Parts: sequence; C-alpha cells; structure tokens
Amino acid sequence: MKVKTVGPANAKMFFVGEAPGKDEDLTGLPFVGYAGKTLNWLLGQAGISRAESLIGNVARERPANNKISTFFEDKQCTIPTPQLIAWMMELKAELEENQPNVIVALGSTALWALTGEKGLGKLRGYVLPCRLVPGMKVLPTYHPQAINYEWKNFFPCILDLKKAKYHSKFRELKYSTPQVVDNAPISGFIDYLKNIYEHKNDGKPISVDIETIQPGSHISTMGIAISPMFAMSTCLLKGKYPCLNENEEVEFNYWLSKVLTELPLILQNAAYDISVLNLNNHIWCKNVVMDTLIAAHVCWPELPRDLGFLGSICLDVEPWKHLSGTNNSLYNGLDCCNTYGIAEFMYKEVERLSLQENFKHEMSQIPVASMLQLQGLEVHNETQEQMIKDYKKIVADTKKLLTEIIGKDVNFASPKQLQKLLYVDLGFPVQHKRRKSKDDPLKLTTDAGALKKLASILPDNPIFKLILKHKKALKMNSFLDMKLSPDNRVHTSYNITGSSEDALGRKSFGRWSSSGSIILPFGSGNLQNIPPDARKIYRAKPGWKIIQADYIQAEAVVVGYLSGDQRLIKLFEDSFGLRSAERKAKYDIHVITAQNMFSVKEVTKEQRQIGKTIRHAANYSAGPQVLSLQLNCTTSRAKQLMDLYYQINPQLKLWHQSIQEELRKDKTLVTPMGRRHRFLERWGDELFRSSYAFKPQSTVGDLLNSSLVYLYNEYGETIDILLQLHDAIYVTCQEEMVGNTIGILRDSMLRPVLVNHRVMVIDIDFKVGDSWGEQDEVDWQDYSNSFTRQEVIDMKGVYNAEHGRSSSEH
DNA sequence: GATTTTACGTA
DNA sequence: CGTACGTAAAATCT
Repeated sequence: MKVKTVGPANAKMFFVGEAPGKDEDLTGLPFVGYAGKTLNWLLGQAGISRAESLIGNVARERPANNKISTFFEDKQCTIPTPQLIAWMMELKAELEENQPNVIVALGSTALWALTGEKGLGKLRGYVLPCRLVPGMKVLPTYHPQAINYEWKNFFPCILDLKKAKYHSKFRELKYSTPQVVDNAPISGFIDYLKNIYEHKNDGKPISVDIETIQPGSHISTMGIAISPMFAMSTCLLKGKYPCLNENEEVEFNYWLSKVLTELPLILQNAAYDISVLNLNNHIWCKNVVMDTLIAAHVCWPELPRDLGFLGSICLDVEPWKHLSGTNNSLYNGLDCCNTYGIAEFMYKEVERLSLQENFKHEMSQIPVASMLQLQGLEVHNETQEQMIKDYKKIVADTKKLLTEIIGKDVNFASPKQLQKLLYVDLGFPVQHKRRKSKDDPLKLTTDAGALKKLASILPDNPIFKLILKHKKALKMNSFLDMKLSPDNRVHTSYNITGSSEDALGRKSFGRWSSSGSIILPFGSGNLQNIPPDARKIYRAKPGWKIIQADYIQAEAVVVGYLSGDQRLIKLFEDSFGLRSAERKAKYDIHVITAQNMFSVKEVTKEQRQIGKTIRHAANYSAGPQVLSLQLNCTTSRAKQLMDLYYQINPQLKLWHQSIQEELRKDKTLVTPMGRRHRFLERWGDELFRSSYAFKPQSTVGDLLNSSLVYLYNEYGETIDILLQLHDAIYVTCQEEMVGNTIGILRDSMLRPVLVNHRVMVIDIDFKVGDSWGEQDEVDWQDYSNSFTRQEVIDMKGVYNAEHGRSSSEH
C-alpha cells in the first residue's frame, strides 16, 4: 500500500525517513512499526511532539526485500529510478506546501534525496542547505532503525534531535562563519604572532592546531585562532621541503615560542601537539588551559570525541572536515576556530555537570604523559639480540617437527588453516568458542584453550603442545624483534582519555591506554602488554636500578571498602605498613579465604589457589563454568565452591545488588574519585558485569595517575620515571639512591580516599632490580621512615569526591 | 589495493 | 569476569 505523509499542515518540523516497512505497508501510515516505536522514544527523549510534526518517507512504497537499492539504477544509490524521482517530486511538493522551518533527514537515503550529499556519519548533526527545495534547511541524523541495530548511535541522535528542535524555531540557515586567513605568507604570520604577543590577546586564550607529516610528525601547517571567529594559518613544509628560509625560521620560532609559552592555550589532544612542538621546535607549552578532547572525555565518556563530532554537537557551523584534502591551510584554520568554539561550549558543560575536579585531574596528566612519550625506554641490545635468536630457534624447531608429523606446510598463525587441519584433515573433536548467550550461534575456534583441551583429550598426540609452543614463540618474537630509535629506544603514546570504541560506544574507565607513538614510531607500540620474559631487554644503566612501586591488591581493597566487608577492611588496615614477610605470613587474604571456606587452620597450596581464583572470579561475577575452566574441575564442583564462597562473603552479593540499584535511575555510576560513567548496554547481565568492574578499576587508575602527577610535579627534576602500568609506577635511579627514591615514591603514592564512609589507604609494595623483567621484592622499612596508617592520613588529608561535588553545586 | 572485521594474546 | 591495545589474517569494499 502506498504510504502517505502525516501530520498537521504547516508543522515546524518535517521528518523524512527512507521507505515503508511491513507495518507501514499494511497501514499506509509512516513509522508505525518497530522503527516507529524507536522514533517515538527518541522524540520523547529530545522533547519533541510527534503529533505536532510532519512525518513521511522519500520512497512511498515498500521496496522488494526491504532493499532501498531496488529504487536505484546503480549500486551506490545515486541514480534514482523514474518511480523514485516521482516520489521525490511528491516530497518536494509537500515541503513547499507546508514550509517547515527544519527538515530532519532520518538516514542516508533521506540525506541524499534532500541535499544530494553522501556520508551520513560525517554530516549528521550539521545543518545543511536543502537542494530539493532551495532555501530550506536540513538536519540529518540516524534512521531510527539504524539505532535499533547500532545502539551506540542513540545518544548522538538525541543530541541531533534537540538541535533540530532549536532550529525549528526559525527558518533561516545562519552559520557562524569564521574568518580564516589561509596560506598566510610567513611574514604575515610572524606579524600576527607579534601582535598576539603584544596584546596578550586581551587576556583570552588562543587555540592552536598543527598538521604534521609522517614519519616524525614534522609540522607542515600551523594555525592559531584568537577567537572562534578568526584564525590565521600558514604553511611550513611543502612535501619534504621547508617553506621558510633560515632567517625566517629563526624569527618564526622566536615569536612562536614567546606566544606558546606565555599565553593560555586551547588544543584538541594537547598531549600530541605539545610533544611535537617540544621535540621539533623545542617549545614547551606551559599553560594549556583547555584540551577539548579531555573536556569531552570528562563530560561524555561514552561519545566519540573527534573534532568533527564535537563540532556537530557544540557548534552551528558549516561542515569543514572535507577540506582536509583540498585546502589544508583553510582546513587547519577552521580547525583552530572551531576548537575555540568547542572550548567555549565545553567550559560551560564542565561547569554545568559539576565536573571541574575531574577536568583538572585529567588536564594535569598532560605534561607527564607527554614527557614519557618523548623520553621512551632504552633497550639493551645484547639481551635483545640473544632473546630474538632463542625464540626464533623455537619457532623454527617446532615448525620443523610439526611439518614432519603432519606431512605438509601449515601456517599456524592462520586460524582458518588451523581449523581445516585440526577439524577437517585430522578429524579431531571440534572446539567451540564461548558464547555470550545461549542464542548465539556456535563458532569454531582453535585458540589456546581449545588446543589445551585437545591435548588433555588426546594426551598421546604431541602436536597440540607443539602448536602452542610455536604460536607462543611467534608472539614473543613480536615483542622483541622491533625497530628501535637511533639511540636504542622504544616509545609509546600514553592516552589519557583511552581511545577504543565497541558496538555500544566508547568505554573509558579512566585508565591510561598505551599505543604506538606516531611521533617516534619505534618499538612494539603498546608498553602495557609486554610479557614478563620480554621485559628483560629493558635494563638499567650500569650502576643504576629499576624500581617498581605497585599498589598491593589494589582492586580487591577497593572492592572490600565498597562492599563494606568489615573483616576484609580490618585485614587491610591491620596489615598496613608491615614488612612483606609478616604480611604474607599473617594477613594473606587468599589463605584466610581458604581457611574460612574449608574450615581449616593449615591451608594447602591448592586451597590457597582456589581462594585466590574464586575471589577474583566472584568480584567480577564470573559464572561456575568459567571458574571450572580456571580451577580445572567439574562445573558442579565449581558451583559448590562458589556457593560456599558467597555464604562466607555475603557482602559481595549485597554490593552487586546495590550497584544494580544505583544503575536503575539512569545507568550512571560515580566512583569514590568522582568519575562518572553512563553504561549503554541493555539492562541485563552484561551491563551488570561491566558495571561491577567500573568502580574498582577506575578508582585504582585515578589514584595511580594522581600519584604519578604528584611525583612528576614535585620530584620530576630528580626522579626518572620510566613507565605507568595501571597500578604500578616504574622509575630508575642510581644504586645509592634506591632508599631515597623509595621514600619519595611512598610519599607520592600513599593517598587516603574516602570510600563508602571510611578512609581507604592502599599500601605499596616495592621491587628492585637490574631490568624491568628481573626484580626482587624489598622492604621499604629498610630504607625509609615508617608511618602508621593514621599518621599518613593526618599528613595527607583525605580525598573526598562527594564533598568536592556538593560544595561546587551551589 | 585499501579498508574493515575478526581472532588472538597480553597487561 | 572486566577493562585496555596491537598485530596478523581474513573478509569486504572499491
């Protein structure tokens, strides 16, 4: 049935979808099925009345197989069939008749039909001129059905709809259009710098953006905006060749340094730009007041935070990202202006959400993250070469043996080839991947777990263990055999805001991530996943030591306080400040767990291991099946053990329940350090498990980063910081300075925090050695003054996120 | 040939 | 059980 457009004549908003579906086809009305329900919900969230809006589609009849491409001549969906052209004319007539103030394009087909544009992902949220009816404006966003499929898009969509609601109040398409002087001659840019410096930009910050070429991140284009409305951009490199002569370069750097050193700066991803400016221009940007990436992370941890996205949310400007290929300097200048505009928006947003403390906390991490990236980590050549040789031999030997046994050449790094070999050619029992839900389809796997299982089923066949050994050695080699910098270093980029995105949106629990540095592209990239054995290639200089300071049982301590487990809290408080031998003898948490579970005084090694595994599993709400794999026992035995554990630790289940209760309102949790996270998963076990992990992990991460910043700010001149590893800090120092350094680390890392109405102080352990991989535990008491827990609390004060928040709300 | 997705391994 | 990232191979797109 043909579907008509519905809604009151002359409505301010006109929603245009793609094509009718099954329910629309049956009723002749648009958006009445599943997608219609989603639309209603989205409109409700955005405060828009469906009854007051016009709603229709581009195509007026249901396409065969629900495929919109049937209405196009070409695969790319750019040449409409005569039928579709006729429908578009109908839409045009409806728009002209009703004269809405804003047309909301739902999905890429509507976007194309109304504006002629492709690429919804880049254009959503931006107000565009309508091509179908010139003079009208279009705001594209996701199709409701796309939100059903891609849950992460729901929040951006609501923001788009709110923006559309604002635009429905007036008819004109009025951009705030910045003035950009692009490709400025260098003399003009230097005058601009002088001028900014002289007037200090009237006390306001400037925003800076650089474009770089790889490798080496040399600056090709640089721009500075003095407000959201004016920027100048200049070209410094054309290809490989500098645009400046030597004299110009000296003068340019002189004034640039003055401006960047003395004025307050706005940047998007400051850690990158200031590192490049430091490395290549020897300029140290001291006063970064706003990193829009960090502000966006603090305010909206679930959302994308690239400039194009932030522009669509915060600004009313023309899309500009498409200029990057055609006019780099104009693009760069617009980046500057729009970063400035986004910054002004984000200042208010940080304040509106009372997240000033969190913002300051993350901003303070920029200098140390930049320093660590530029400094890198030195590799001991001889050790590296020897280890590469050893592991390469294992790879070759296992491969040779396997080829002899199997009788043909197989690439064991290819899951597909391995599947064929094991399950087809050799006919071994197939192993399936663990499923998230029973409804998910079974999938084959040849992972380590499957190979171990096969090895236990068929103990006489040596190939499983050989394959495992082969793959392990291959993997190890990737951590050893890598390109080093000219001075034998590896570099990593520490990312304060994390960076990964999954089907549900961004996750960010406040821990740093580590990835390959594009400024200094040496090493295996991530330094937070180096296996212990490969750590041996990072050695201290002769006469120096590497010290590791890590929080003891950090996450378990936080869980103890959060769940109000009095016995556990007492254990942690009683054992605070003890030498490790005494702590392990009397206050071993896993031994005590086992003692209680099995009602025994003397605990065997196995019983301690069970206690350890089960605590970890229970803290994160693992099921008996996973536990049975870890403990190598039957599922029923694992179930029995879990029940026993929960019987002895009833607080844990209560705590999990309280987390669920806390989620009920708006799926938002707040950590003891004041960090917020909104969970986007649908209500259910997956959401719960993810949220149980949030508070402990995030608290430990924030605690460690506070310590790291303190250490760098207070002792950066004297302490050589090497690495950040989530709950540990590594430094290097001369042998005779070990004691002193341990004292400083203890001073920096002991940080009392109010958790669940009690003061939590996580204790610290030290290890010292000649390399990152070979370290021995030491007692700090041998080197440093001893303070009781109470003395530490009195000296340091207690961090109270709740207090900070409530006092800033008024 | 380029880009995206999947599988895997480590903290 | 969770979070994180990187790498290689496969799969898909152009």
